[in-house]
Amino acid sequence: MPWRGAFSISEYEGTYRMAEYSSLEKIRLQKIEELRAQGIEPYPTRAERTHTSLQAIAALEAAPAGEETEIRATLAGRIRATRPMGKLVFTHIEDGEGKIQLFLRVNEIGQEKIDFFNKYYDLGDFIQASGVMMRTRTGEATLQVHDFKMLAKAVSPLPAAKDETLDDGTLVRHAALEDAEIRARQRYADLAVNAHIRENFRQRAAIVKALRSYLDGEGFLEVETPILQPLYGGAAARPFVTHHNELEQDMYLRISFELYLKRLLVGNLERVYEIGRDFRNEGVSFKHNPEFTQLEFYCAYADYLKVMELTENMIGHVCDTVFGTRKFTFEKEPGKAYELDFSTPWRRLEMRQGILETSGIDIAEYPTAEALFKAIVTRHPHKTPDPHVTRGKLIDFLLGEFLEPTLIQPTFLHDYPRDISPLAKPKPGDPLTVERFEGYVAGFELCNAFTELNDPLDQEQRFLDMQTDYSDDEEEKNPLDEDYLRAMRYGMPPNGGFGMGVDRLTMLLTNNRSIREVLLFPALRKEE
RNA sequence: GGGCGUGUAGCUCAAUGGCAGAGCAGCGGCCUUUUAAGCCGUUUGUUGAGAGUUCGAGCCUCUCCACGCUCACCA
Repeated sequence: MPWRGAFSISEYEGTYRMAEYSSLEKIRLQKIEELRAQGIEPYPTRAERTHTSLQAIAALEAAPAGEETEIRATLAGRIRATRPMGKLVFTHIEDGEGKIQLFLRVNEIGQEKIDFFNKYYDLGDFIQASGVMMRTRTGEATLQVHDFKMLAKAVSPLPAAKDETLDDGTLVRHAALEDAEIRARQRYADLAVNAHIRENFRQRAAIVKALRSYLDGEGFLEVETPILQPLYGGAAARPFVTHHNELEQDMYLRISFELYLKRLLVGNLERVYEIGRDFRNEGVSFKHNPEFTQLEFYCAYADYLKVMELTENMIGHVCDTVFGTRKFTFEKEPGKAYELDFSTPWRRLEMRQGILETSGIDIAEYPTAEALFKAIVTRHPHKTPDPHVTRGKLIDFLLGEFLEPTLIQPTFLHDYPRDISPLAKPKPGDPLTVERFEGYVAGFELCNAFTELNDPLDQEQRFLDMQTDYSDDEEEKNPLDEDYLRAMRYGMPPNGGFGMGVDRLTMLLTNNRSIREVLLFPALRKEE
């Protein structure tokens, strides 16, 4: 907000650096000043509440007929609608659980208080009201107010206006806050006004809790590893760089947890997991945010087949405990909804087979990048991949172009090319392929897992190969982590590892097609 | 980063290149069971910013800003 000079009210003049106030805000500031002039503090320090909105309604419903007037309650919440009628006022307040109607009546509180309410209370203000529970003529559970108090005056009007409930119970939103930018930038206003958004985030919290409870139940230890790292690794992504002044060295925000968690397996912690933030300095899109929540776990003496079972059971557990069902509707595009079924077992599909079925190309017949490239351009002349990439990248291209869009129901796509999987263990008898799978749902990648490479000499060679393979591609070049190799030389048990974007899982289960909808404060350019 | 699109009152949206508008919110009044309460009256604008074309620009052109979609990127 540009500074445009102080608001003229004497109370504030010269005292604060004032934003530019709208005419609506100036009126509310005037009300604040008038309240203070009357000795009424518009921001009192303490509040009281005996019932939440739901508790008050439940108490009324539980009361035997004729004893309703015994139910005294003090409620607190934000004013969302007012209907003043001269000698009566109906108003709805909203608290953390829902809405409840307040009824101010001249017979109980007198005209003076009615007028005072109408003059000084606005939509958005926090109010405390006490009285007795009653039912209106239409049967709505309502608090008949005997006394009320301002808890916090809102200077700025909330962006949304009103809801209408039709006879059939449908909620129609009028002048609702829909602007995507305002909703994301001012999430506080979005949450205050859009109850269904609050529900999204409650569900997200429940999902994370259910993931934890499943892994805890399976004997996994939750750990925390460094976010600020001297080297980054475990994924192919550009990192954020920062600098430590005293140590006089650059530090990186982690792009994955993998290399630290596997060090713990060397230390005989057999089952570990971490839920936390990864940072990738890359493009922002409806499914990418520069920081996102990742779950990784590593399980000693397991292979990727065991990890598949853990995965489908873990997600099944989340579905059951949070939603009570394994069937979900996901609207990937407007008007294009999928019915997803997370029942176990998920479909297993070998990548070679999947690519053959969807593109007509059997990658096993083309063991070199040159041969595979030729096969692709011959069969699909209108779809041309970059000719200078590795065989693994070409397979990735086929996967993205042809196979991925067909993977709607939960599917484990398994057995990946070795050269795009430098931390995965080769399949016995097939040196070009590693034991890796990705979980696909609704046509996009949900998770990634493999039988972890635990041969320190092979690992060292893979790192060196990466350095040369991508020598002309700085962005792909991961630093060689000598300490990780040192750890592995002490001996790492065979193990299966797993990583999943928690934001993406939340998107799927809450039917949100944009990652912004499941992040409270998604990354945005700074405002002017 | 490329392409396409959007930006008008606090909110949701109108306006052939010709006086910037409506509903809600706000303000004043009436109203003792309302729930988008209603009725009467009424206020609010740097049309994202800047430049240009034109007698005249919300509208056309250019630059910039923000956001959305999409492509690239994301093993």
